[in-house]
Amino acid sequence: MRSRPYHHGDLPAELLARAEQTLRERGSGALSLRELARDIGVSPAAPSRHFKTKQALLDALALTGFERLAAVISAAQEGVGESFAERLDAAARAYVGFAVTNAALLDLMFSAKHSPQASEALGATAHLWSEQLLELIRDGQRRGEVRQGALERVALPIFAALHGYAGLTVSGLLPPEVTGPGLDDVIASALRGCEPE
Amino acid sequence: MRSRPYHHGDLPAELLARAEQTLRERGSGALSLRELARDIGVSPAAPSRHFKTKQALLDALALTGFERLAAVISAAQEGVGESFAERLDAAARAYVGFAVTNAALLDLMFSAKHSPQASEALGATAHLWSEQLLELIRDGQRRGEVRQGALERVALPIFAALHGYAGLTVSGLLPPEVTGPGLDDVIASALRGCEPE
DNA sequence: CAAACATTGTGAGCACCGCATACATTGGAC
DNA sequence: GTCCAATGTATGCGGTGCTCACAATGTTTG
Repeated sequence: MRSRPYHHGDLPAELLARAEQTLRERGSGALSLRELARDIGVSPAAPSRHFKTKQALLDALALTGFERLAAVISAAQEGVGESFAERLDAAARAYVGFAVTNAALLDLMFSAKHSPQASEALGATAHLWSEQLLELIRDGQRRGEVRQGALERVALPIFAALHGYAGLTVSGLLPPEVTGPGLDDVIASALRGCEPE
Repeated sequence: MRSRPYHHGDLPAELLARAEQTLRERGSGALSLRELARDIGVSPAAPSRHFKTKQALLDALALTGFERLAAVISAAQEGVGESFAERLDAAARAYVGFAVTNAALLDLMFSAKHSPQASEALGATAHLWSEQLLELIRDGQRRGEVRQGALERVALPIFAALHGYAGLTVSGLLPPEVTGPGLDDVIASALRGCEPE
């Protein structure tokens, strides 16, 4: 009467999946390893085989977040015009869309509480993602639609504007009548900010 | 041999003070009501007299954060030039400075996990602060140094850029060589973004 | 093919946490 | 001076992350 096989099959994957679900539904604070184990039907200590600590689970979650974010932005570049303005617009909407539908996850991704070594892996994956936007801007420079100058220095203000808008929106602190056209204004402003002189 | 008076004198104040200290030193995750009570030398249930729940303490902390932020920005406007560029520059540096030296607190302030009613009070105080920046921009419009248009719509991109830069810096995800001149670039870009057309 | 080993899950236990409840002490209002 | 509201105490409940010794299962190897 083996109700369940002794070995689960792919515990780490299911842990991540369930964790992401409760993350989305009840926020990062409500995430408990024990509850996770209970839901999956495994002993309380089982998760620790795959994620030594709770923070490790969160780090892994953040990492998948960066991967998904990269995928989302990449997909948004398909079949969009060639001009810098159009491409940036598409990327920006993809980024903010991801941020809003994955608020708690984004919080995790950009939280400062990662373990030092996890930060390394995270840095690498985050880099992989930011490279997309950097390339986008580099292309804009090539086309003469973006001001010259060190790439990162041109890029940072754009990153900051998008990231900040996402953060403000998710925090719920800014009045609703602003969030609507807000993104358009932010994108327009960022565009003006990096126009060739 | 009254080692300690039965009543503390001003428990809520000391709770907030100590909480803010451990918040700064060890992050918001490491904040425990019991530990706080232990440090202060009071029973574990005592804090609940003043902050019914842990979240209430955090909310109160966030509220003081907004007050201090307003004070910092206000102070930064003293004795600075009249031009919009100068005033914005001063406010921006004050804001980012506060954000960097109070990373965990800022996280709390803009976290989405406030209780609904606390959000109201927070919204009010946050408004009190944002009003400063709005006024600054309104003044810029009056002087003809900022583009016309609905105030909030002009302001949002600037808010977003600053908030985003602060968030990125604190998260530690962007390479160090960028954070240095980064703020200058962000401010310059925001300025260009709101120049009159 | 069987024995040795590594991987993965179990069970029990520790110290801690937030929170609730019943009770003690205090200071001020009347 | 007595009552009462405010404040702090004592105790306990259920939950948590983490650790460690042990059991069941795959996998490699002799």
